[in-house]
Amino acid sequence: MTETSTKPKGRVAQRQLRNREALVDAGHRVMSEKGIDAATMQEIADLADVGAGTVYSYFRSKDELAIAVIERVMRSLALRIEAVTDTFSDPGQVYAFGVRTVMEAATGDIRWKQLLNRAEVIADAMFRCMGPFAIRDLENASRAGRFKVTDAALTWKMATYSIVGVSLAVTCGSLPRSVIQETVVRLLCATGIGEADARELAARPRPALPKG
Amino acid sequence: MTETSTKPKGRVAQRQLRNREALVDAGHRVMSEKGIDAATMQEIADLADVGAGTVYSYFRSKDELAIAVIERVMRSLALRIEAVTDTFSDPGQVYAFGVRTVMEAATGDIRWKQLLNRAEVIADAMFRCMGPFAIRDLENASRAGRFKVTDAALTWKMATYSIVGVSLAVTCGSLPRSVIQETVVRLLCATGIGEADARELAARPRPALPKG
DNA sequence: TTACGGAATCGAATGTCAGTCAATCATGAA
DNA sequence: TTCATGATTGACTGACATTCGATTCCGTAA
Repeated sequence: MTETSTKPKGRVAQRQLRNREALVDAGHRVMSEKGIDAATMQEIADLADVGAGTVYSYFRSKDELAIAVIERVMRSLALRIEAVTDTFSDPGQVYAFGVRTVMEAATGDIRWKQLLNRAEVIADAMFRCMGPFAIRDLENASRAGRFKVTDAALTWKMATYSIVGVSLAVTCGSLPRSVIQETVVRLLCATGIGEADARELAARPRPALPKG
Repeated sequence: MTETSTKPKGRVAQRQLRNREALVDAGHRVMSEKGIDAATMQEIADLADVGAGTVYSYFRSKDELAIAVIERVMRSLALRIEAVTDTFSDPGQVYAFGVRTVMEAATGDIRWKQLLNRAEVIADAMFRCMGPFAIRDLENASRAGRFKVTDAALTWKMATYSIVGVSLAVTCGSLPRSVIQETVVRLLCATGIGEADARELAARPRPALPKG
């Protein structure tokens, strides 16, 4: 600590930012490695280089930390999706792309696998973090006459749980990854678009996601 | 123990049946009272009038006991539904009635409320226990040209998670009970029937369920 | 009826954690 | 430099799920 440079903001505030960041980071690493339940607060605190008790001045409970971890994953994915879809013209396609991409991420990235138990936690985080986009898309597409949705929030809530359930089954190996296609079709059907249109929409080629 | 009457079957086998039954019973009572996590094996064992260690000669873990409890609830509900719907002629209506009834039960009976956390457990039990009926109905309705389902198991899996998610939100008070109607409509849309037909099907009057 | 081997049961003991708290330490204002 | 504030620490507590050696109970055979 001989050559600490004076920072524009207070030292405490800086450290708190670092600590919260480090904790979410460590939580993410440990929880996606061994699962939320098997992760211990001790290991997370150690990895974040923080006392075991300190965690509780940032997060009220282990569950709250888990939620923070998951929300970060969701928010980051939502932004990456948004970056691609804001060039789309068909609002229905925006929703289709979003849904599809979330499923690919959830089933493709090993780090999601362990998070996927605790379905309510994941689904709720997905609802909150991606909801603003998804609900907006559902409403846009409905206004455009493409979808027939009366309660976009409800439709999105149902979609999140379905996505989590199917993803869980896929990562467990009880369903093949190929069901993703049909899952998207079903989610589109649920928007009130016809089955044929849903199938067409789900089959469209889609651009790659920017890396994250 | 002076006047034990000799039973037709071995004493041990009889007691084992009683014990398993008593444990699932006690588990049901305690878990639906305070929630699966807050229920302690000690309390359940006490209520079943059995040593704490004995539980583990019937169920490998607390989770396995919880699953047994939930499966019993599901199976019983499935049978009660089946008793009503086998008089229906429209196969689509059978599915609609089933879905609707499960939601009413899940959101209406206080004893479900606490079970509803652990969404994966509930949804999986629902998938297994009611799946044989639901999948059959989906396939019947598809064969009749009413629904357009290619993978009935997948459609049912998605439905179970949606049902659990919405029910959870309703029992938490974050959604009004009135969303049940629209949820049924969406689940019917997901079968590939059109939106208008879905709405009509969901709006039909339905007979009462036999008590359980 | 009595004796015996093994299965079923018991419940105290174990180990693991999440979460607490009294003692320290660092920060920044005066 | 001094000191009050509040952030941090890590040993500790309490709660449980699960285990395991001791004990009881059954069914059988003499």
